[in-house]
Amino acid sequence: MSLPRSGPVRSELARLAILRATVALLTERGYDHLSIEGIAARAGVGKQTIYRWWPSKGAVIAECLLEGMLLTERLRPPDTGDIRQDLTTWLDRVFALLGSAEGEGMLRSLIAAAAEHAEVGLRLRDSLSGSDSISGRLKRAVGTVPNLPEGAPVDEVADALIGAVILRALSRTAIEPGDVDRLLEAVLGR
Amino acid sequence: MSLPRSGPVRSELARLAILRATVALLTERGYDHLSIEGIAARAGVGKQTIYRWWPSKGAVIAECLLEGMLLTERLRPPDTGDIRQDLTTWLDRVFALLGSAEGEGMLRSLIAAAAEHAEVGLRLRDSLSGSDSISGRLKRAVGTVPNLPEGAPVDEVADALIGAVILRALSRTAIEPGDVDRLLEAVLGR
Amino acid sequence: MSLPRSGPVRSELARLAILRATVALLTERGYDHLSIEGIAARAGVGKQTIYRWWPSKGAVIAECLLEGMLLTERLRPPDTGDIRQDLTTWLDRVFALLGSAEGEGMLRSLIAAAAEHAEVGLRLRDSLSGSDSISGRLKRAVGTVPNLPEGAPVDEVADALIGAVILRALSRTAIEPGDVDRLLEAVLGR
Amino acid sequence: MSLPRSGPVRSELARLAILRATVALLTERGYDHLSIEGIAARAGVGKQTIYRWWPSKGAVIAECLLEGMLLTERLRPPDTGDIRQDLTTWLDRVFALLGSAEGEGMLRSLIAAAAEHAEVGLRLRDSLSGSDSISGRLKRAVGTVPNLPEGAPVDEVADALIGAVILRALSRTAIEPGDVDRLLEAVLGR
DNA sequence: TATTAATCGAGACGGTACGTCAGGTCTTACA
DNA sequence: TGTAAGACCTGACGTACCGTCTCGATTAATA
Repeated sequence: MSLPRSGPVRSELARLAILRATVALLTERGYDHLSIEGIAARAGVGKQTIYRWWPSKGAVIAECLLEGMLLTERLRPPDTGDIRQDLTTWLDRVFALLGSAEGEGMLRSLIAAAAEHAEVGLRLRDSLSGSDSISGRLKRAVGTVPNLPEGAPVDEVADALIGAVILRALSRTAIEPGDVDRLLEAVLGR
Repeated sequence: MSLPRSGPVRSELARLAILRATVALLTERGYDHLSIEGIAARAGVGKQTIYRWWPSKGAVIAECLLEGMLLTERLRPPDTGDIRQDLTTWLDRVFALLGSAEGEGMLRSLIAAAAEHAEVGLRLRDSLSGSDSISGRLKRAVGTVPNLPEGAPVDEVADALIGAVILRALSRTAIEPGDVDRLLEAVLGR
Repeated sequence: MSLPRSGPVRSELARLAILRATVALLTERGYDHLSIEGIAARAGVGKQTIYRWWPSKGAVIAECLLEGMLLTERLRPPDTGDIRQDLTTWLDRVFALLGSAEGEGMLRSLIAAAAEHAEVGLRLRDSLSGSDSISGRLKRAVGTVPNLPEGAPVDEVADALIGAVILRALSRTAIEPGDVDRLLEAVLGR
Repeated sequence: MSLPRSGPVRSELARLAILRATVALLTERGYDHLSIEGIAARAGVGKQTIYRWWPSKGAVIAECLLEGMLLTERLRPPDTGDIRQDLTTWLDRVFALLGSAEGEGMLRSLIAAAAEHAEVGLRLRDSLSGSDSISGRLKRAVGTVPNLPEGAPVDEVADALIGAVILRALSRTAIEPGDVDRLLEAVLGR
């Protein structure tokens, strides 16, 4: 019972070119300088090809996020069994990223995009705090640290950790030695 | 022994009109529909009068924040002595605000503004998590809940709490009964 | 073997609307009150559509001139065979035009435009003094009046006549009876 | 012997500074880039001091003209007794001026100013064609050339000559050898 | 195999807003 | 009171993008 269709089919090349151009421009110039026209030009694509498939630039970014083109594999926490050690490693990586010009811009761009487009917000939280990432890691650590006793609200703890990082990014406060430890102490207990 | 002042002087009327128009438009239409031109028109002011004193619309918002025109007194947590009760009250209020159309828009607008303008980020964190607000309240509660023993990193706990709320706002997840309790459990312990 | 043409095409409607709006505004308000923004608004057109095709408002005016929308057919001198009679008729018409509010404004507007934009200057001289107009008429009169003997520099005589009219327009001197006769005597001889 | 420095009397220093600044800017940047603000800044004067004494920038220019600060002595025709020779010399000088970047700009600036401000128009015609200049010179040549018989309308002949030069300036046509001769032939006869 | 219809690159269109320049008015502090 | 300075509202500048709408060419399924 499908409608009769003819004609060519969505071009995967165009789709990828668009996503890649979006990532590149987001990295280079930030969310507020990101324009559909810019993406189209960089991707060598007509504007209509973007508007045909995405309702807004937020949706394009959300798809980049979904394809893992924005937050890389590196942002998944390791799992050595020692949660404090793992999160230390992970936070060091995250803060190092935030310390770099492009990483900082990228995260803030994503936050700006999330503030404007519901879908980006959802995906962003999923990518960072969701069960594939911090939340999942914390779940496996239940019972090994004071603040994660049996039955602890793991998702909320994950949100709190990620949220603290985001707040930090928004306030542009320089990261100093001991910050990671204190943050982990706040979240996991001593 | 007075400072030598010469030439005409900045118009306080214009300044206030601009800040008020900014607050009004931010509330009504959100950050991404906020335009300098719109502020000027609403305030009955020339655009140049805005550009003369503020470098960007972010700076205008930061000044609104600084003047307490955006986050009201109501967002300061009560202090009855019982931290869990107080934060429950406060979170209920915050989530109620987030549940309303204008409150949600306002917070997300502020986040968007913070993502684009360093100063807004700083002020926002100060207003929400700073020692006048959550952080200060937590400080007085040290020793009364499991996760706030003597010497606990209070500022980081405050960041975690506020951060969780922000993450929640970004993801537009509906607030459900029990969420407040679980979040407090995550932050303060059982 | 045809030229490959692709993409959308210039809108003739928009072009005409712009030229007509320009003529109307130039007539109503004069050159110095003529603005691109005003033309766009009156024509119901985006500003960019003007800037896309013309480099300056002078160029728009030049195109109006070229299309004969500013200096009408009426400004071509008649040809009855009697040059003095024909130019008298023509100068009467021109001075009558200059005497009217809108005619005077129009010519001075054109002069102002010519002073600022080379192309308008060229077209203006062509329209008034060129071989389709005064110069052509004079050419046919060679040998019939004292100052136009065989081999006389007809183009220069035309320039002198038109130039005198322009100087007159610039100085806003009221036209008085006998002025036309004296001017023709100066140019054609007694 | 003391200069009036300030107080309730018009400052001649300020007046001159304004006129000089006007001449300088008109020469450097042309009429359409001439601004009251620019004049005030260059003259080291408050804007109000200009507005207090002149109704428009045209009036300032007219006063410059009146003071002989714009059209120099050099533009008065010589008088050797031979009108054709004298006007050849004079036209050579004028066309040389028009050939130079600044001279051409200056004349066109004056024309633009004349088109917008009646007073400039009057003064301009006076300066160029008036009895102190071309018209006077022609008057003394009556009877020495074919087109200037006894009783010839000298003022109109002067207007025609000056007008031809102005038309030439407006059309930006390059001056070529023989042009001067042809123009003089047109005006004075062979 | 020819027809048909959706896709593509391109880019013109009516708009909104940008950040800047200047206009002309008004106010302040000084001489 | 005249002046230098400069803030104020207004309005126009020329530019960047928005999202919509053709255009002509290309391409795959349908007839």
